[in-house]
Amino acid sequence: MNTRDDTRVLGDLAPEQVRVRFPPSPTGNLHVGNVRSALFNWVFARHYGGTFVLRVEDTDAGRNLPESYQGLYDSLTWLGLTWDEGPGVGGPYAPYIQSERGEIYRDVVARLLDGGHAYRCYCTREEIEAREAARPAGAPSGYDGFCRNLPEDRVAELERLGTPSVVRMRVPDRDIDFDDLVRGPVRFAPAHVPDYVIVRGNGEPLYTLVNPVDDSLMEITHVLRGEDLLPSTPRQIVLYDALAAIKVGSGRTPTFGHLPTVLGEGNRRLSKRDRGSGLAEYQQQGYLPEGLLNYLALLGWAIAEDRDIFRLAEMVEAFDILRVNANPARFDAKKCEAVNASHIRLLDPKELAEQLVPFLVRAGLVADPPTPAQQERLERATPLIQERISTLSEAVEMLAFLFRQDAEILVEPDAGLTADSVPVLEAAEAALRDLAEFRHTDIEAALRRALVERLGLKPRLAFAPIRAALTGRRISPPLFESIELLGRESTLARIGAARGALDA
RNA sequence: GGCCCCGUUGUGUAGCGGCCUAGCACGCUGCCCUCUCAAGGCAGUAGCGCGGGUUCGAAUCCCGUCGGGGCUACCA
Repeated sequence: MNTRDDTRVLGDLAPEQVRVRFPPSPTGNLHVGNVRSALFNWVFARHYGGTFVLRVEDTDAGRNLPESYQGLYDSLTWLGLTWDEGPGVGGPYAPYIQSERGEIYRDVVARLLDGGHAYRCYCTREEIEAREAARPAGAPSGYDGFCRNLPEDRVAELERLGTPSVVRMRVPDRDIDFDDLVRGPVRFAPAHVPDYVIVRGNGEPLYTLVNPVDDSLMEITHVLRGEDLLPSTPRQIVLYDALAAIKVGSGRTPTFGHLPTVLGEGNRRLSKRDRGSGLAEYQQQGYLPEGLLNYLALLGWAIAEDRDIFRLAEMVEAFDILRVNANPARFDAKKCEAVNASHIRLLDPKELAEQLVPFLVRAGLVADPPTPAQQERLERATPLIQERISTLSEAVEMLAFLFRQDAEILVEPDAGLTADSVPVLEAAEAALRDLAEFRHTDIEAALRRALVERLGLKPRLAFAPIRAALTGRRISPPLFESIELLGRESTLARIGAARGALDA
């Protein structure tokens, strides 16, 4: 049973016929704005049980970075946004890398030219600019259609002279409108849709051609992409129509949905130069894929009015493209971090411990792989820091004291160790030396007795010096549990060392 | 300049004509808890850009205006 909304989104398609794609260019580190697009497409496909296609758009050879192809695949894999068709997995419409599809494009262009849907343009940039400058102020901008109806003998002559040319689409003189899934009805007047270039002077196809051609050939049903592509939609619709006329591809125009722009701090579009714009940074800082994705989903979509932490599976279940907001959203690093922190707390401690290993290895704190002793200590320590970190990398300095040699503990100057601490450390040493059971409950009881009751110290003053001696820092995981984990030998050694340093 | 999109607290959103003395989250402030830091609990802060309509009634519909953003490549 289709509701009206289903019909608006799916038309006459069965849900499982939904096919969407994510078409990145291999020009470097994936941008969080792109990740958001990938996420919405992936979730959309999964929600309907459709197909998510990965297609690499690398027709501008000059901008491609060879190493970023693999980076793209690795990033998406890390995020868990797996693709059903595309590089590595193949599929019925292979190849999925545009630089390998040149033959296909050449054929389509020839047929477009034959059918009169496109034409060769011999204007130089200078000529186009000069004519544009000569137009009255307020007139529509863009190519003026100069070569649109060149007489045949003129074309023949230009060709004989070897005049360089590009290929342009012949944009028909009619309004172009469509129903945008995010924005509703959108209309463009033809005067503002110029005849645009689809093949470069050197014969290489452009994005303007290959993107719609491949969407048609690959039977893409829905195009969900950034709002910045909204103005190019009418020209693409023209191309879809032409493709249908020359019987190339699916013959249908996809349904569009233009997602709001992700802005950086202030009001600027988040650009590659902005800090916090690249996916790699989030990986390095120890964001969880689900945490990052959850935050990105919040930029334009809400799962419920009183909840904003959810798992990917819940998003898949609840996602509705019609409920995506059209307004541009600012990327808020603090909120992103807070959402990630919530996801860290959602993790099973054992799983968290596992995720921490690479960070500890990189910091040189544990062996790769960790020794059984290190592994055990890590697993016991993880619950102590789980609600104290927002990103995985923060665990490194919190846990460092557990993996360093006693002699390596350097007490930070502001950790709170002063000459007054000596009696406190002595009393602590005495209390712990002969403790029968070295467990945190007993440790706490013994220390409270020795320091709070006998020395009459306020708890916070009593324990600060011990914390400093053991961890070197003013801030640490809970003290008594930490002491238990450290063990009696290390604890006494570190307290002794701190006392010695103060005496000296 | 032209075209297009957008406009609810600092930020992201809920709200689709009466349930709104505008809800939630992040942030910020204070308090409680407390061995530090967190987490948690409680309280506070701050918003419908503006002006006209339509209506018994508008954050919600319409128009205008102002503001922001995007596009305007032989980049994608």
